[in-house]
Amino acid sequence: MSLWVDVLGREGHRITRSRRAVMEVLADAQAPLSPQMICERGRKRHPSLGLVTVYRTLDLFEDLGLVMRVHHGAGCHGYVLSSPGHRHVVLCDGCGRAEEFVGADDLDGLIDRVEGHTGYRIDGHLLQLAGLCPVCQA
Amino acid sequence: MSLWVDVLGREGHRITRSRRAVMEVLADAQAPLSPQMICERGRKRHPSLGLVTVYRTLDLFEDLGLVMRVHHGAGCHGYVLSSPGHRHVVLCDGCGRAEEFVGADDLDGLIDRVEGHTGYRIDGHLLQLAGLCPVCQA
DNA sequence: CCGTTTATTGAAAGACATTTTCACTAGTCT
DNA sequence: AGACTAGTGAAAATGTCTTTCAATAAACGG
Ligand SMILES: [Mn+2]
Ligand SMILES: [Mn+2]
Ligand SMILES: [Zn+2]
Ligand SMILES: [Zn+2]
Repeated sequence: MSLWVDVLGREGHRITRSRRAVMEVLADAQAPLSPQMICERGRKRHPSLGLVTVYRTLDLFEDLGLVMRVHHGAGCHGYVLSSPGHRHVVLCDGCGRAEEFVGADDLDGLIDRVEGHTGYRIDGHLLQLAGLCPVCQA
Repeated sequence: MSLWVDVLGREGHRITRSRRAVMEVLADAQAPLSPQMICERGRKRHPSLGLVTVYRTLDLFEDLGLVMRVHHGAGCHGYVLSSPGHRHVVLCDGCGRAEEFVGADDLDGLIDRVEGHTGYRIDGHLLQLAGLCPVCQA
């Protein structure tokens, strides 16, 4: 079974057609999708899927760390699938593709410095990279 | 004269009461403000200020690098003043205060690594830190 | 399997947020 | 001061997200 099924089960949430549709749409997508777009695509799999349910599902999945919100220069967030835990994403300026990157986020040096300068105690961050994917560089 | 007046002049934009009001509101604020909030506060200085104009002004100022959009976990962006050029912000989880931090953003190591792993050519990033400001730590 | 229980769903309406239009206003430059 | 035009703001249109509530369908025990 896929991971999200386990996670939902473990937390006492039901595995429904709607949730499955949303998950499958996100799994097939390479770029961040708006709730609207997720709903449209999801209806190909589960025609009665409602936009309200998409919003609720995304909220739940975000809480469970199954999905992450991606911020865009202008109109703001779409959603991409994310492995649970703390991840970051690179976005392609050309085609919109989104890709997770693992690897240490070695922000520790920077964070220490900012704590020193500002007196803040830093406990979280939002980091996204942007550029051109290998395909769009050609 | 303040910096923004020069920047607008240089680009052939007019210095208007509305723009002045928006700028002064942002200069007085310590936390990111929504367009709504900017409009309300701006009307104390220029009573006929319209919300539409606040939106237009923020778009223009953002293009000119005079203002930056701040992303928030949930409901998304407010605006803060920014010195022109590339800056970053720390947000206080307690009181909402926003503070720019200068100092090298030493993401170069991280960026090199991600370019190696993914094949992307990285040319931009979105980085915001969050935590508790000195006041809210007490 | 077949009911029972209850989390989940989706349509409709409501609340907000943002954009478009267009006649009017007020900066800027003679 | 007057002309020119970028900029403004009210109203309406459009979008986005939330709330409500009766109906549905997962999950579970018999
Ligand atoms: Mn990180
Ligand atoms: Mn930077
Ligand atoms: Zn690309
Ligand atoms: Zn604080």
